[in-house]
Amino acid sequence: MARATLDPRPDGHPRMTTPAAFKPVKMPRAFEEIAAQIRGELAAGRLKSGERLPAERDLAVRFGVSRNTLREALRSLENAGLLQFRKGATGGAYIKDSTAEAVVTGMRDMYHLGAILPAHLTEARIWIESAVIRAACERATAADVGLLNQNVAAALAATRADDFYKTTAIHLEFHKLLASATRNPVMMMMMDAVNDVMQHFLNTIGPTRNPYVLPSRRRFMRHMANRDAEAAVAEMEKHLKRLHRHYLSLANRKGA
Amino acid sequence: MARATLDPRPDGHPRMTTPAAFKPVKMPRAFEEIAAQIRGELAAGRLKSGERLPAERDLAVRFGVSRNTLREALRSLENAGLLQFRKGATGGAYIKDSTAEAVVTGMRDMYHLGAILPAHLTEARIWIESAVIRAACERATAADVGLLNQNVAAALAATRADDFYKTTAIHLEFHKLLASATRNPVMMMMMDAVNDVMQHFLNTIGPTRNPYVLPSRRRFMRHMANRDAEAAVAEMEKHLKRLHRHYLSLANRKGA
DNA sequence: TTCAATCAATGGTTGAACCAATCAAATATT
DNA sequence: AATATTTGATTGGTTCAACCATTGATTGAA
Repeated sequence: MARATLDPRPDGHPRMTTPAAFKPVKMPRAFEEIAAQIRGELAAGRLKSGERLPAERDLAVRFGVSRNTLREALRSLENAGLLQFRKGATGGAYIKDSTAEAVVTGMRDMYHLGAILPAHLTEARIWIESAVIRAACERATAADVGLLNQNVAAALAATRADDFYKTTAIHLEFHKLLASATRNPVMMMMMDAVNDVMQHFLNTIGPTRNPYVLPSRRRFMRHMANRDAEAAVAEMEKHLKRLHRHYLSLANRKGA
Repeated sequence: MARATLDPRPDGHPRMTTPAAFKPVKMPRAFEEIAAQIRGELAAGRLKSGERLPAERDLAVRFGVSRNTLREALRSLENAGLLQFRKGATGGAYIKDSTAEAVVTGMRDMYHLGAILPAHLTEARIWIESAVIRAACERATAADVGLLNQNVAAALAATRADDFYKTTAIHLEFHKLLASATRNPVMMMMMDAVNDVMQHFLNTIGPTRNPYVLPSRRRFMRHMANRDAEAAVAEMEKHLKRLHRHYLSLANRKGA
C-alpha cells in the first residue's frame, strides 16, 4: 500500500514524455531503497556498532512496506556483514562491528567459480607479502614481534604433535600477524582474504609435510629483529616460492 | 510444511541431554541451506554463467520451501554478485559472470563505516601499486603498453578540456590498466576495490588540480618502455606520495 | 506486411497467520 | 529465603494465497 509513495509513476503513464533519451533510470526495488537508507544511517554514524534496530514488524510499518519486503532488505545488509540476527525476546537485528567478511566471501566465490586459480593466488600472496613485510619491519612493536615468536613456537609444537590442520592454521596465522603489524586495515583485509582462500586450496590438496617452514621462520624472525626489511623479504620470498612450486605440483597431480 | 524435514529436532525435545557442552551448533536457516546448495551447483560447474535458474515458484516447490524463503536465498546470491534478476516474460534469475563486485562493495562499506581511513587507503595503494608495477614491467605486452599510452593521451585531452571528473576517472583507469597487465585477477580485484574507494574519497574532497600527474606519467611510461621496473616503481612511488600528502591535507581541511 | 491489442510468464509486494527460540517475570517448590 | 519451574511476551523464521508491474510472444485486424 504505502509502496505507492515510493513509486515514481503511480499514474501508469509511460516514462518518456520527450523524444530525448534522458535517463537509464533504474527504478529501485523497495528493499534496495530500504537497505540504502539503513546503510546511510550506518555511514552517518547515527547507528553504531552493537546497537539494535527496531523489530521487523515495527520497521516494516515505519518504512511503509510489508514485513517480507523489509526482511529482504535486512537480508542484504546481513550478507554485507553489516547486521547480525538473534532470535528470542531480546533478539533482533544487531549492528555488527565492521569486518572484512564480505570481502573474504567475495574472493572465496571468485576462487570457487574458477575466476581465481591457485597459481594466481600463490603469486599474489608473494607480492602482497613483500609489501607487508617492508611495512611490518618498520612498524612492528615489541609486542608484535613477541606474538610472531609465539606463533613460531606454537607451530613447532603442532608440528611435533603431527597435527597437520593445526599446523597449517598456525602458519597462516603468521601472515595475519605480519599484516596486523602494518597497522593498515586494507592490507589486513587483503591478507585475510588471501589466507581464507589459501586455506580452502590447502584443504583440497590435503595433508602435506613441509620441513622447510620452521627453519625459514627462524631466519625470518632474525632478520625482523634486526629490522632488516630486505633480508626478511628475501627470505619470505624464497620460502613462498618454494611452497608455491610444491603446492602447484600437488594440485596438478590431484587435478584440483 | 516441508520445512519440517530440515528441522533437526521435530519432537521439540531440548537439545542438551548431557551436562557437557558439546557444540555451538548453528542450526542453519532454510534460506542459507538453499543458497549454499545453489553456490555448490555454481562451484561444481553444473550451472554456468548466462544460464537461467527456474522460476521462483518452481524453485520454491523443488526446495520444499515457500516462495518468500526462496527469495531470501536468491537475494543472498544476488548480493554476492552471483545472480542477476530480470523481470518480465523471459525474466528470472540469471547467473552472472563472476566479478569482483562483492569485494568492491565490501571494501566500500568498510570505508564508509570508518574502518578504513583515507590515510590507510592512499598508503595501501602505494604498496600494492609497487608490486603491480614490478609484475607489469615483466609481463606487459605491446598492446598493454599501447593502452597505457592511449590513457595518458586521453588524460591530456581531458585535462586541456578542464573536465575534472573525466580526468580523475582516466587517471584511475591508468592504475587499472597496470593491474590488468599483471594478468593476475587477485591484483586486478584489489586494484578495482582500492580504485573504487579512492573515487569516493576524491569525490568528497572535490575538484583539485594536479599539474604533476602528466609529467610523472610520461616519465613512468619511459621507464616502462625500457622495462626498468625499479625506476618505474620509484617514479610512481614519488608521484603517489606527493598525491597522498596533497589529498590528506585537503581532506583534513574539509574534515572528511 | 505491419502494428496494436491481448495473453502468459516472470519478479516484486502484500498481509495475515503460525512456528520456534529466547529471556524475564511470576509462581511454585524446597 | 533460595531455587526450580511455569508462564507469557517478544523476536526472528516460515508459510500461504493472493495481487501488481513488467516484458516478450502471440494473435488478429488493418
